[in-house]
Amino acid sequence: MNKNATHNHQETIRSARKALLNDETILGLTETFKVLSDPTRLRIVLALSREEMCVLDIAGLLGVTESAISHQLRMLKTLRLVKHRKEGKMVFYSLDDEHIEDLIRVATRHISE
Amino acid sequence: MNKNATHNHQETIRSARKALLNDETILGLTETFKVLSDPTRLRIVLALSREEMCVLDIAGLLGVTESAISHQLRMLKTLRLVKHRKEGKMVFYSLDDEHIEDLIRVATRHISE
DNA sequence: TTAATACCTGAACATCTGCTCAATCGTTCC
DNA sequence: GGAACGATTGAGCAGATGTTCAGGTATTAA
Repeated sequence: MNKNATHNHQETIRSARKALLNDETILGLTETFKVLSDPTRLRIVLALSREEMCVLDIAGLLGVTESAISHQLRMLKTLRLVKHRKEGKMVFYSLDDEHIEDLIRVATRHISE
Repeated sequence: MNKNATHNHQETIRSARKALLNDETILGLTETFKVLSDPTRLRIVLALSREEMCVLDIAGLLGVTESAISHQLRMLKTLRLVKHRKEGKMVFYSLDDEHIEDLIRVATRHISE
């Protein structure tokens, strides 16, 4: 018999299955966490939480090349976390998501437990 | 002159610097987000949110090999997200963090905006 | 027009990640 | 003891990731 007196595998699995989410939701969640899992991207989001900034300003602030910043901004833009506004030669980026800051706030509380 | 009538680079950078966090905090945050950015790990955390499970149960539930699960559980254990309890041949894992579920909850709200 | 500025892009690169596979360890049962 | 079972481990591999570099576009200034 593969039935255990103190643990029923089938019943445990059946119960745990209820806590799982559908694949689409899982992928959406992991995508959200992934975008914040890189120091450069997280710093960009934090920097933009106060006011809009142009690419060179962000690069100067974080000590990274314009190119690296531009690549990351494209990803943030694709995922609708930031929006941009053109003004002459400059492109100003700003946050386009109200929930992201909540997420960072909850995570900050978590690591300082 | 490199001063712009509508935008002062130096002042923008100085202001944004205040929104940044120290390197240690940044790394802690990105580490937290990274652990939740993989579908398998996120599913493991969700599965354990109801009750403790042994390795084979988790593997069976998620349709992944024991080995893959064991590798991920080691990472989750190192980061103190789960704890384990040995009972005979089996090792039962359970959540060891109250804040993680909050984080997932906030992120879920975010993607369903 | 030419030069300078601000930004974007694609390819190349090294590194990291998550999984598989095989071997191993610890425990229980015969 | 040996076999079966649950779990762990390390090496190896394919794919993803973040940056650099070289070149490009668009806009402004001279």
